[in-house]
Amino acid sequence: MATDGGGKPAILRLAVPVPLRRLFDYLPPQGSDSAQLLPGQRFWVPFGGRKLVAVLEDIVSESPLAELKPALEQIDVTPLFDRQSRAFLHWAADYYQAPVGELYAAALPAALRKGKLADHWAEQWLELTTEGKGLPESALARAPKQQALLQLLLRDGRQSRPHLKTLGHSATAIRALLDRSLAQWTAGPTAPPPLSTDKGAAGAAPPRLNEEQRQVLDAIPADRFTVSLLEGTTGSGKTEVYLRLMERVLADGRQALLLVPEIGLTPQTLRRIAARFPGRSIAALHSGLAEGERARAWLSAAADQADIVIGTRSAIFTPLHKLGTVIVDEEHDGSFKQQDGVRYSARDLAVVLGRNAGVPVLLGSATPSLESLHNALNGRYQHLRLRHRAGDARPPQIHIVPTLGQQLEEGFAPQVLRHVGETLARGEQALVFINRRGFAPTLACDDCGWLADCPHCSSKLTLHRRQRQLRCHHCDYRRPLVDSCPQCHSRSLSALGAGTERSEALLTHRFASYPVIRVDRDTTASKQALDKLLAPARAGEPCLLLGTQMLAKGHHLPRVTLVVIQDADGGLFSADFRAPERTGQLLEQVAGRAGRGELAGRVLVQSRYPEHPLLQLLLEKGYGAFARQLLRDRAVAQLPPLRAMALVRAECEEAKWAEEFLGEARRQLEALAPPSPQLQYLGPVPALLERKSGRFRFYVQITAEKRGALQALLARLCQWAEGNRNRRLRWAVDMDAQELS
DNA sequence: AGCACGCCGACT
DNA sequence: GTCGGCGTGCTC
Repeated sequence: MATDGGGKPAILRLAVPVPLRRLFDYLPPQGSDSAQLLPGQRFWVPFGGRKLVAVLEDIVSESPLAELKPALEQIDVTPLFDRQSRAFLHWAADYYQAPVGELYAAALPAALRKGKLADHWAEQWLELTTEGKGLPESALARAPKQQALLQLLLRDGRQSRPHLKTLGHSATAIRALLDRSLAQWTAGPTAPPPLSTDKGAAGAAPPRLNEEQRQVLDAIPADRFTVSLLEGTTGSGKTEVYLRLMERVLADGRQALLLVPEIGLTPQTLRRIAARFPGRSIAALHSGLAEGERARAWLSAAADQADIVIGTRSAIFTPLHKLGTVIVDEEHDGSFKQQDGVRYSARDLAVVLGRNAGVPVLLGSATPSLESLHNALNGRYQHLRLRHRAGDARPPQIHIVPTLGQQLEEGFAPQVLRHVGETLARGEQALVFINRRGFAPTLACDDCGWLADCPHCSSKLTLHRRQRQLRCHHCDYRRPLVDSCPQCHSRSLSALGAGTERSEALLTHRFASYPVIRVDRDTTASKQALDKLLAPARAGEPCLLLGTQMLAKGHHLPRVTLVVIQDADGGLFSADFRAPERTGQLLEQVAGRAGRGELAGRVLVQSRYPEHPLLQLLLEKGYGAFARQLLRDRAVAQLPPLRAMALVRAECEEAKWAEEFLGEARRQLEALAPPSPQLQYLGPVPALLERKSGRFRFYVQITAEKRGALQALLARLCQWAEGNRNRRLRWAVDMDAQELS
């Protein structure tokens, strides 16, 4: 029997992935050795009739419970989480009012969450055998994939499996070298391989820094916690700053963590970064990886085998023992906030992680979030700026095209189409941005006024003409396209509004001699697909790019000289107070696609309200002035980031129950902390999308002057709500909510 | 959350 | 007579 050394049996205190805000005590598994029990290891435990993977939090000598079950099995020998990362997860659990068990679940890649891959995976490095080392770089010429792999191993030495994956080497190529006995897996030490600086391993020559970039880098301390907001216009060289900071951290023997938005992690980006750090191991963590690969990448990072970890939101939880910096690219991007389960913000947690580790945090964006901008303006963050576009690129000229009262062709003003034609005729590229996929936002009957509503959501069905379907973009509902009105059987149905598919139809017809490339979720299932789709555009031939916000981010397309924003008005009149901020960011990001090379760029913005003050401000004075105005508006309205905000959300098939629950929640809140100038309540009010997938959604909004007071209040509310007895009702606390939808 | 246990309607 | 609906109780 395992003991704590003093004769009493050791008791395991485990975090179980259930929505219960407490830990659970177990006896050690039968026949386990107490000296081998370490916090951070995973265990299989019996839990109310099922079997779950739990993480060991603590080993104690007493439990308040008389009868304990033994854990079923110890999964790991080496703990997956060290003390620091456990403390970090606990902090996040407290802050977001979530059970620790759910944070461990959020932190672990799916395979590890399901109890797979114990730490007995011996093969950690791929290295050449003596036979392989004897080959010249020109060997294997008839098998280019194998040759590329051989050359890498000859030049840079042994490689970790995740790094090979990062570079795009296939399992087939690896297998081929193994089969020819040219390479082998070895279980070498976990430290990074020695750098072979002598054999042409020097990376791509780094571009020279300009004065601004140098100043920015000098302002970031090497080894001390600071948060810097890097506000750099599109094309001003933010990425180069990231790379230099990473270089510095690596030279110091530490690891760099780079967080990117969900759609920002393309194979192209990875290869570019890898090319700058030859011999270094880079682990990429993103949804495109197979489960096993993702788990391996995570484990390699946790085992100090990765020098650089690049990943989306959840990569913030990768336990790194030698963290040297955290960089968040496009920090304003909404995908850093988890929208279900544990509703954490990876960007905000990056700051906490940096503080815990005592290392610099760099938040970069051309269009900073109001949260970060506020912190920069009030001095909590260091405000760094890159104002100049690299090279000769000049900022684009922006023009508003009023559309009210104009004769539009499928949503485009005649002069806009003329400009597109002229651009193509000059041999340049044009980009048309439409923030709606599908053919048209909905279908209507001309005779009786019927609209294609989603039966499960308070929204309209989008018309997808090619698939001959009506689809809801909020739930999975799809139905075949009808040719007559289901209500009055009239055959006169109209597609209302503009979508990418519809514009594609017009533009391919109108500019038939040029390729029209449509980029949206319907045409672009994978990152590879996007890369492939954009290949002709990169090659520089005249073409028309058309798409949703997938096109707005990150792609370097130097031959795009005209950007058309089909409708700028969407976010200006929304009930969501963050909508103008998001619209401004999107417009600025899209506009930034124009004129990134030596060619001058032009942006045409269609709007029905050309005199709208926010639009005017954005287009005339730029995002900086626009954002500062929004901050003043938020101050007046007592909204974030000038106040802390949380939502208590509830959803239920019966609207009444959700509303009642929240009414009761509000009474509880007011009893705990009466409303005051420091603490205000709103609601229950219906969410912007009131009904989704058959459930009615409401929330109570709490705004507070002091974050701490809000925290304490929410903790007590959760205690109350956990005793909630209505099974069909789902509730959640959304700290720092980003969406009112 | 999910799985057991428990009490009331249409089936072999 | 049972199979199975989902209400509620509990999970170390």
